[in-house]
Amino acid sequence: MNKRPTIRDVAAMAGVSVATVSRVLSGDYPVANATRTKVQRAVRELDYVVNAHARALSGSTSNVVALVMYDVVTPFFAFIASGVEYQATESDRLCLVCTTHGDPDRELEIVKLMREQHADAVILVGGVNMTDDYRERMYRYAKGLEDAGSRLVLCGRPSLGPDFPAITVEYDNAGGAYSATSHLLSSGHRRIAMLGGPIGNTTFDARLDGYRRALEAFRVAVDPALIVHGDMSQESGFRQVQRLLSSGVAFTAIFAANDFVAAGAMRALRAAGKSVPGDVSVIGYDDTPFAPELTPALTSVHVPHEQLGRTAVKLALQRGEGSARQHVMLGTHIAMRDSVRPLI
Amino acid sequence: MNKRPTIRDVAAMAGVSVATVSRVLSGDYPVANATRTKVQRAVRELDYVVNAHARALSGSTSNVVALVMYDVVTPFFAFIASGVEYQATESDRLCLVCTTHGDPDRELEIVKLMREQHADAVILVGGVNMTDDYRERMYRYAKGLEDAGSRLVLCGRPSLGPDFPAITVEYDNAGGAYSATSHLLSSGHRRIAMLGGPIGNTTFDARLDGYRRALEAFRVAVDPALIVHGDMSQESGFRQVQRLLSSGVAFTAIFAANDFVAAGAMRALRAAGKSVPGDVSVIGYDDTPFAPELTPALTSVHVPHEQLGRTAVKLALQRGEGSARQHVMLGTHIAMRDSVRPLI
DNA sequence: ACGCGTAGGGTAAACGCTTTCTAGAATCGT
DNA sequence: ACGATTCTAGAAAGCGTTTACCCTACGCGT
Repeated sequence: MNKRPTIRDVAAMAGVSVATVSRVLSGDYPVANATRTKVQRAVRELDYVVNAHARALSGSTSNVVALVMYDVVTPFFAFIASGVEYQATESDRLCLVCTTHGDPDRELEIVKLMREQHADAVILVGGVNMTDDYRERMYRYAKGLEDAGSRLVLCGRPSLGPDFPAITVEYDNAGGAYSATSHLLSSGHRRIAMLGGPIGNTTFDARLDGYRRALEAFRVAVDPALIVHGDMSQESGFRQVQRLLSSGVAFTAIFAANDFVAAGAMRALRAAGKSVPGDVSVIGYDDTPFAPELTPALTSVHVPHEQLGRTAVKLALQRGEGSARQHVMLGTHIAMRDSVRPLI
Repeated sequence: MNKRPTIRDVAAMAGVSVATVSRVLSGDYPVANATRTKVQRAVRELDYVVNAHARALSGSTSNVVALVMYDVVTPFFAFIASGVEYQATESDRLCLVCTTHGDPDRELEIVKLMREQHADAVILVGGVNMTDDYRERMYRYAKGLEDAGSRLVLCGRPSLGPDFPAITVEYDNAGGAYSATSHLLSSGHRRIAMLGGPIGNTTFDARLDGYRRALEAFRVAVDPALIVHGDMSQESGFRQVQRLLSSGVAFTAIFAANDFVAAGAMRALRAAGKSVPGDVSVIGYDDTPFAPELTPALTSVHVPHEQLGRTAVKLALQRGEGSARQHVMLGTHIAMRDSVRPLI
């Protein structure tokens, strides 16, 4: 196992100074052709690669963007990660991925690690519990990261105000829920159950809010008995529908917090002998890849996950006046499939 | 925006030398309690965090593991990534994620970047086309990474031999296919269609191989008309089954290259008026989270994805004699659900 | 012929940390 | 009470780059 060659070795072999090697490598300084060739030959000969840490130490940019999310396997996050990774690569950046599994302490630790790493951008993804504690924490993050020269990006969660030193990239979460509910309403449904997510989470609160607003727009009373809460799993959807069914509340449609919950709900309906969409229409959220494979194919609200990720990186990397606190909102739309049927 | 403080600032504020600050921070050297307290106060006061690049440059370990895979959203990869991330965190490492989308040039570039980064481990995930070119490339990777002090890990792909300087973490791919096919055979099926993946890919070749071996073990002739190839998408499964159906070959069961293909296959069967498992039994591979949500719930071969990822990191990080070229093989098993029915 | 702008390239000072070497102070054994 | 240890902490030498600064040589206008 040879020791890895340094720039001095290259310089020695090429018979030039280290400065010249550095200049050939970065290509931003005039170098005679003959010299360039000699250096390049030496680089190839020694199989030399620069030491990224030395470069970062000297140059002060690390070419790394960090992605901080709940987990890595939920399609919602995976697709945002995909967009981030894509754009990062396009911008010649490496992509650090960290997961919190909802633990604020872990998040704090990660942000600290990212300050240590001099990450160009730190992208925090997904809904949160919008408490005072959260705001404070974010403020500390923003300050710490700003001093480290990093950009803080809030992705798929609400902005903290135009003065807050962070970029926000949202999608029209409530709007999507509004459309979904409206779709059911204009199909004649009036008794629409809402299978909500955890209470307090900005993502699911917004979806619930869109649901409410749509009902109000159609002058349909919001029946609290039709609104239930759980987590975001299939199991939760399954159990929520079971409970709904056994409680005896009447409903002809379901709006689920996401596609997993919707899948569980459809399973519960099937188990109870109800047909979808014959007896009950179902609509999900996130337009997960498996939505078209369910039976019936699930109508769902499409979220531009990848574009969220790409936009986050793009905005974070563009320097210039005011670029540190922008706010963009991407649109959502319904992917119509077979799980909704007009009522008569 | 304050400039970020350095260790000298901390030392100055605490009235000690930088060496002392460094020692307090790493905690591996005796420091008087009073001194430690002073330093810690200064650290908190200044909100100081170390510069990871300076540390890596000096200490020569970067605390980063790199994950190189086809993409980030396919459940197969996402779950392996999850395992890697989990174990990396547990081992106090950061996790760099890169995708190749099958482009060898990109892969080469990534490996170079990882050499630059001094990554502790570089984990290459997923099946490949086992050509001479591939072997050569891997050999170059291994050498370059070894010189950089990195470990090369092949995860979910075959070993390159006991002398090859890389760690291999596989799962029993052919074995899983063997079990799946045997399961169908012992349920009485004899005409079993194989919906294969791309030809030449180690992952799908192995699954095909397991299929063949099981048939042979049951003394059932392998009918080439029953073996078709496509990519790994739902669409591919859909089209392959359509073609099979219109070609008129008889079959009572399908073994699909993975769950996506299986889902597409079931959709095609349904579209053709065939019932699953009434007319045709179907079995998938990978035991994706949506498998239980399909109708009928899909029987599938379970792969310990997360454990693959965790093991990869664990082995790569353990130092010591011979630790650079180990080979482990994890088991697979069938997750039985409702898409297989005994043939009378 | 002379001063000057510029291409080409070398020297050395950062960048922020870890770690070896060294040395004074405190403690201990006898 | 005195040399021998043991603590504790500072000085300084790297780690591998980039880059500011400096110098030489050459072409050119006048």
